[in-house]
Amino acid sequence: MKKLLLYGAILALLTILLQLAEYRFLVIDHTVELYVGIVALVFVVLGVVMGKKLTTPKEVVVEKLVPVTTNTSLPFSVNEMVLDKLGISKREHEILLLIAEGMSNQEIADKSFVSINTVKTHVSNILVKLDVKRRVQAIQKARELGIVP
Amino acid sequence: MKKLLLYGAILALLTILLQLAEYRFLVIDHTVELYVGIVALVFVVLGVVMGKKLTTPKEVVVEKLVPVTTNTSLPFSVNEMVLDKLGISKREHEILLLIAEGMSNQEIADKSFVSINTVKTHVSNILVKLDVKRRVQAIQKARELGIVP
DNA sequence: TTGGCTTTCATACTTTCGGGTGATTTTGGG
DNA sequence: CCCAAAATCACCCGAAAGTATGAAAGCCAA
Repeated sequence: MKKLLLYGAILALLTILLQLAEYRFLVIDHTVELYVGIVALVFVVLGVVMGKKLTTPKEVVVEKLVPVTTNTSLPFSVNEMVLDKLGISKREHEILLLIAEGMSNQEIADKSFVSINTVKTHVSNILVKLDVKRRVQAIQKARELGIVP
Repeated sequence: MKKLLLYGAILALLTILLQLAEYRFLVIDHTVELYVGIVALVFVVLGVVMGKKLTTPKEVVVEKLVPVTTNTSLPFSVNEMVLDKLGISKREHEILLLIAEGMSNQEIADKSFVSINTVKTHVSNILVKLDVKRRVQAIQKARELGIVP
């Protein structure tokens, strides 16, 4: 709010300058129109500056959406029946869970301490056993079957 | 930029009014100081208004976390709020739904009667807007945000 | 021990995805 | 009417994903 005072002071100062300048302008026989025009110009500029400084928020808040997992609906227990009916091994199931986490093959490889080739093999087998073509579909089906959260 | 012209017009108009008013004020024997003061006041106000309207606030982005309550399962109605907060268009949302169905870009293209390139463009934009790297993650996040079933 | 299963890894190849750029057209709102 | 946003499409390139095939090592039960 100091700025408000500052601008008030500037206004006052300008007003004084106006009065001083006034006689000058008048005595050297300038037209009043010109004088008024100059005053108008100066003050419109001042107004712009004041308006900008005093009314422009320094921070524009950009809200960022962050999902809060409220409903972790039910603890989730794996349907073992489905797993061995489909012939999905433990390791494959582990990797299936990681796939469902949205991980890439490389990331899964790193996390599981195996090569990416191994992951690919597992993924391929999973796709076959779930009878789907892509990993996205694998997630869908696995969720329906209750073998991933 | 029409507004610029508008304000120019207003300025011109005020100038004309000034000239008309000038004689009035003078003849009825008001002091020049008062007259000038009024002019200054009017123009400073005008300046403030112009400044406000014409200047775009510089964006200092401060992210604010907004929790999105997700109610998994049950009726599912799209959270429109989230959609336009993220700037996701109708078309993009349609394609997002198809992605969530486990479809490939080619399949989406066929179903939507557009080229695969178009689909790719949309998908890329979706990934950016959802702030994720892969389509699988896009599905995850979209589900959490309540914009896909 | 042998045969079956899982897990691991590799190499090579094809397809799909995703990034980047740029261009054109459509459309909706002021 | 005009403009900005949205939608459309193309091309290139590299990365990721998926297919196919083969093979080695470990485990476990018959």
